[in-house]
Amino acid sequence: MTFEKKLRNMKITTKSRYAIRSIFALVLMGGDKQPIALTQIAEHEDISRKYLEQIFMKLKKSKIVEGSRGAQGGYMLGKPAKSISLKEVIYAMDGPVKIADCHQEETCDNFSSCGINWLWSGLKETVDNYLDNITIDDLKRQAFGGKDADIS
Amino acid sequence: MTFEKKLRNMKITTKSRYAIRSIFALVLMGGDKQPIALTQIAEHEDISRKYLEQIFMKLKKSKIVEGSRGAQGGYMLGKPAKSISLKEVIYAMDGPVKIADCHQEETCDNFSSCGINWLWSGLKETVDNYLDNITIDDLKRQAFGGKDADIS
DNA sequence: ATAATTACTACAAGGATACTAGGATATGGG
DNA sequence: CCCATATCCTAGTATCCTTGTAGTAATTAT
Ligand code: FES
Ligand code: FES
Repeated sequence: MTFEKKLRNMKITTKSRYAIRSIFALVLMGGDKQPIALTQIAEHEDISRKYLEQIFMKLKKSKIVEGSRGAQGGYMLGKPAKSISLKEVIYAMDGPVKIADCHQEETCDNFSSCGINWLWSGLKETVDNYLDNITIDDLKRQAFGGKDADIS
Repeated sequence: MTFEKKLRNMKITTKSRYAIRSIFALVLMGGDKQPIALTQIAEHEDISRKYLEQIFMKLKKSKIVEGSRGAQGGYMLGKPAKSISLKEVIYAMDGPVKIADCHQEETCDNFSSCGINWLWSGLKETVDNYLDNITIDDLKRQAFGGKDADIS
């Protein structure tokens, strides 16, 4: 009955979740057309602005967003929402999903004698597949009840 | 190129992996029929015996194994290998797979206004499904090239 | 008895996460 | 040209979880 302990098993990092939420918010605010300031997103999503800065710096490095400095500046999408997958965002934040250190020959010396590494490879593939097949655009569509919300 | 950083994103804990490897080893050593001492498993799998003790205490609490004390004692399976799923073992070690703190109404105050929690629920379901459909018996069969290794 | 082996509890080192802080740099509007 | 507004960049830090280690008690086959 007591699972209040904050487990870290199989968890997506807060950074990754913040990133996804923030990009989602960015898009809803029109960030696919014009730059939006981080302060707005931070307030809307109730996330520390300073922390968001770091997150968006990483997103920028991965070309997921573009930053424009100075007054009236902010961030906007660096590519169409349709071509930004969750996997890509998570990769930008924390690198590839790991699952276990030891399903690759290089990182585990027990690899050859271990009969169960296929297990972790399989799980990783399952997770990667899930994350690869959902895009920011999907989030948007889901939010609007499946209807295409593009008002051009 | 540099992903040597030990990320914890989406990772299965070492404890869970040890548990699965150890049960697997236990079965291969005949632990479905007679008790096997932890020292043997610890040596075979190169895992700290003291750490294994704690792991098997948890497994015992979940009825996955039974312990018999004293000389010639050890641990043996508490139920058929066919009915021990990976999910169950992981649950015994670290509780339920979490993925994110915030896909339940109770644990996130942003829940109602958050449009993407279905994401984490979906991922959790995917992972749970994977882990629920693999049993210790499956590991055994895989190790023996798909053949049924039961020699009754 | 005694050696073997589990049962139980406490504690410690290390590392990653989730931030906070402070400044440098650039830019549009007045 | 100023200045408010923003991004850009680098350090530092508290906290928590993981991954063990250690010691001791209880139990049992021989
Ligand atoms: S590959 Fe590392 S223990 Fe299985
Ligand atoms: S449910 Fe917690 S932020 Fe989405």
